[in-house]
Amino acid sequence: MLDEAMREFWTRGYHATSIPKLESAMGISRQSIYDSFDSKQSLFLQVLKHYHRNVIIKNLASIADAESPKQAICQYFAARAEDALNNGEIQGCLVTNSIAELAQHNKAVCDQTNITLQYMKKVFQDSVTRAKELKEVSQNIDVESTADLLVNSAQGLFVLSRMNVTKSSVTGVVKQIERLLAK
Amino acid sequence: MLDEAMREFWTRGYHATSIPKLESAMGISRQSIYDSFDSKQSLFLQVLKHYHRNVIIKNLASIADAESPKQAICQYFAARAEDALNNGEIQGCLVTNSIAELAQHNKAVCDQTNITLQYMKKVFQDSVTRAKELKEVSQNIDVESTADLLVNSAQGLFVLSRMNVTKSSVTGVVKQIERLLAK
DNA sequence: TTTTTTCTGGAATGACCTGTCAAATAAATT
DNA sequence: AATTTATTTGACAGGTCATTCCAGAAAAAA
Repeated sequence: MLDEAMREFWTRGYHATSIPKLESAMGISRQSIYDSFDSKQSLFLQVLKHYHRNVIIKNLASIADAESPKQAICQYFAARAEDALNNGEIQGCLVTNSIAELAQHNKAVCDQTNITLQYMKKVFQDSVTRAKELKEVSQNIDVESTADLLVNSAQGLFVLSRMNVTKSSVTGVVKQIERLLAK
Repeated sequence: MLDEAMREFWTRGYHATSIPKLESAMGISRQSIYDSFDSKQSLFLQVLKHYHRNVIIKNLASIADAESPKQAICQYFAARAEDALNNGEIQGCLVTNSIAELAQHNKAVCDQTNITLQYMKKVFQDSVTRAKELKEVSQNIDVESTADLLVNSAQGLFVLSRMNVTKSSVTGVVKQIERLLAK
């Protein structure tokens, strides 16, 4: 049920998603929404947490326990580039969209999205550290700033995913990330 | 006058900016807004063009005619990182925000923001080409994908600018961009 | 000064918004 | 079967939304 609400907010954004739209998407009545989630804002925050648990963590899972962390990072970005080109599915990232639309004027959204970004950074940081130990990347690489760039690049891809992006431009991004992680 | 409308849409986004707010921001009456700009949507599109001409082009100007294109690119990102930390001013980028909020469901916005992204790519592409000619960067560098990554990184920074970002995380991004352009 | 244009404030429109009722219906439990 | 518990329904409140119309004030042009 949260899943259906998530899809609505994800495609349309917070302001453009009305309660009536949520009713039909979630398949329950308006009253039930308010009984279960208190308010639109509160529902949205629960959706953000749901997204973190079910999309963010799931997409990053392969990185955490990968034999080759470097390869796993590259595959993660290749997968995000692939997502960006699949016009059928929902585009981009709910967290990215929410930061752009709401974070500046909504502390609760800012705090929750911050949790997601810090989680992403930690995953990248850990895996770059392991890649360094495994000598998959240069020994001179700076782990933290590399993780910062990877988080940043992911956000960039999520933005570009929201428009008619060409295959060459997203694969270009992936190519340069691979170069950044080269030995 | 477009400038004041731009600031409103820039901070709050399209949906959260109402006509009454635009009235007081622009200092003209509702009727004059409709006389001059037809509709909110039409005003917004003109604001997007205004933003392109007055913010995007201005910020990229130093890159186009720089003695050292590599240094100019690095300075551009350092400046954007600086912007991200200045809490006083408007945060992020109107184009980035508009892509996240509207591009997927609004063709006119998609087209206009696409113009901006392509312009950015061209500027980066030209300057990386010049940097290569001047031997400021590796001769093996792939110009187009590098330009893609730079556009992407800028979008990422514009997203992160919308929240309480730490100094270390944005300087980390800049540091890695510098590394990407190293010889 | 007169005419024309431009702008203003206010009211009205119709649609949509979030959120709240109390009554009706359905499910589940006893 | 009877009773309790969920859920839905539809109406309603109080706002705000974008947009239009209009009469009058102000400014500009003649």
